[in-house]
Amino acid sequence: SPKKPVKKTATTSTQGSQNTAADGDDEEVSDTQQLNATPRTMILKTSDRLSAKNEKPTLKFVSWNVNGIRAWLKNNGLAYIQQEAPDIMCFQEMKCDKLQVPNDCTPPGYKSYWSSGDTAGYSGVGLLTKKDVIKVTFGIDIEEHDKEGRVITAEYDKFYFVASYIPNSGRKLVRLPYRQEWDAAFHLYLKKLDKIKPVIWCGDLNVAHQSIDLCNPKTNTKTSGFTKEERENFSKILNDGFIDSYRYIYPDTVAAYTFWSYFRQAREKNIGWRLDYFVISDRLKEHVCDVLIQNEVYGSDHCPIVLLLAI
Amino acid sequence: SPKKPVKKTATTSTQGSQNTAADGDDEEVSDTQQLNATPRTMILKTSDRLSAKNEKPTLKFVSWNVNGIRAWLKNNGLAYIQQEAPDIMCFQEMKCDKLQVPNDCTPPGYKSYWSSGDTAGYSGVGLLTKKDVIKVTFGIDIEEHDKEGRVITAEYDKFYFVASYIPNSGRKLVRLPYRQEWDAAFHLYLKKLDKIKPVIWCGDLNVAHQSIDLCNPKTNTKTSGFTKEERENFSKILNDGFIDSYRYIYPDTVAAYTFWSYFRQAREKNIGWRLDYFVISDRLKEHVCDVLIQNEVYGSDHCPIVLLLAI
DNA sequence: CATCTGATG
DNA sequence: CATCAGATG
Repeated sequence: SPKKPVKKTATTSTQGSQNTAADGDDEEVSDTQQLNATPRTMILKTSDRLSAKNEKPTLKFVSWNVNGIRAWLKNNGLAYIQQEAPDIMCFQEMKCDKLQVPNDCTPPGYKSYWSSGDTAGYSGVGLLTKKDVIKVTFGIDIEEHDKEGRVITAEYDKFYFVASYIPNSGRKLVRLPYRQEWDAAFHLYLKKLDKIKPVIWCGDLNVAHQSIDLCNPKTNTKTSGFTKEERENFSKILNDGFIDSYRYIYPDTVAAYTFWSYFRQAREKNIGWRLDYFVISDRLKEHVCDVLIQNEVYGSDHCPIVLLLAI
Repeated sequence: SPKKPVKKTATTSTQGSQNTAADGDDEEVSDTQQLNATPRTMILKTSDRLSAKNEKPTLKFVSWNVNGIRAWLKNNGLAYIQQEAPDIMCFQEMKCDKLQVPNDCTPPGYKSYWSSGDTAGYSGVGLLTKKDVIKVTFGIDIEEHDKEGRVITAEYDKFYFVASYIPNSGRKLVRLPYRQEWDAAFHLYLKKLDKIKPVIWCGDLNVAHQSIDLCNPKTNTKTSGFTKEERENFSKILNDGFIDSYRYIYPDTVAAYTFWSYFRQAREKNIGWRLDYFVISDRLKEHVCDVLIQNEVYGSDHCPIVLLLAI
């Protein structure tokens, strides 16, 4: 009988690959692509806030779960980068082998680093950087946790930048046990870095920390992303030398979400979750100017988040 | 590791199912759907030809490989039926379990019969009939050949109508051996029916009979649909009491194709194949008024074909 | 309701 | 270059 399932030939290595910018042609986008897309011209949230020391931002970071970088590209994602021009940007859920990432995903002026795992079309993270980077590493140096293209660490002069896509616990929490192993290992990884230089950890952390961080906390206590276990593991990190920079700036802001299910027009109704974060070492606190949730930006089921730092 | 292939739970039975018309609401179609679609108003090939006995047609038959009946529905396929209003119509490649065929696929005034096989989303044929049918059967009464939803036979007062989707020999001709078994068995099946009543056999026969029946005969002699074996098996039937009704009317018409690959704008360039036929018992010859290839009708990679009969 | 892969045509 | 299924989120 036809249509037999075929196992994918395992291409190991989450070592990642590096590209430099090629060309930056402004491509036309078809009508179909525009439907789910961010328009070419956008009014983006900006900020005049200064740091605790009254300094203006010197570095702009962006983190965005793009839900398939090839789809994101068709959805006019590049226009966002052109307008926002972050110094350092990271992607989660590329859903694309690192060797198949389109060249257009490395705009002029950036260096790019991509990491993907064994399973084609699953997970995958990327990094764009204008700022000179000292060293880029992939994974957290634990083989069992480095098979899915989830972490890129970039060492800069004054900090480590850790871009991550934390494992989803899955439907019926099938992967919650693994997630807990991950959380413990990742916590240690952050601590290790933090001993050397302050850390900026960001990405889709796949956890809404408190009830304020999702629209329906009561009905989601058994849903991946808001279980007691995931929340507590996150709390442990935040009680161990790190802060949730958004809540540091906006401790009481409600309905601030970065993810909305594609189902039932959840985004229009703002039935969402805050799953994307910039978590930073305590000692970077005084450098934070602002953290933005750009929920006006489309092109994925997550929106981009921005960290503005005076450093 | 995630994403393990899962075997489909086998739903046996190609026995088919029967529906009667429900409602016929005229649904709106979105812009996206219109891109590949037939417009709501169409100018269709019509015909004033009379039969050899100078009679006007009394019955209109349509055969159409719809390449997914759910996609075809979105592509505005119903508008075609509303305008053309065939007495008897058949579909090939429904790519849909018979229990999941949308109700809209049975327009008012028609009875419908659907047959699908073990493999979800593969093959599948359907029949719509306004004319009263005596008996409908599924398959060719050979278990090994009746697992893929390929044949519906409808007995009418004066003839058998056999709607079929003949097995594709596949890339690299992997299924040519099976196809040859099929061809032999199917030949016998037609002969058996023909002894009782004249036969109208139609559908996607997955063979271009002669060089005139495809755009590039020279480069396709090893391609499924134009191998020596498939062509000879078809010839055997046509030398055994049946005629290719289109060639009977139009023996020399070139570039008359019913299928075009989606690749490389083949349809715009008319790089096509004639794979869809009305093959009829010799003794129906004098009843044929016309056979139409409606290559102006979109919504699939095949176009519909029409048989007009005075009977 | 999106993305992706992989099978199929 | 389409369809579909099935995995995943």
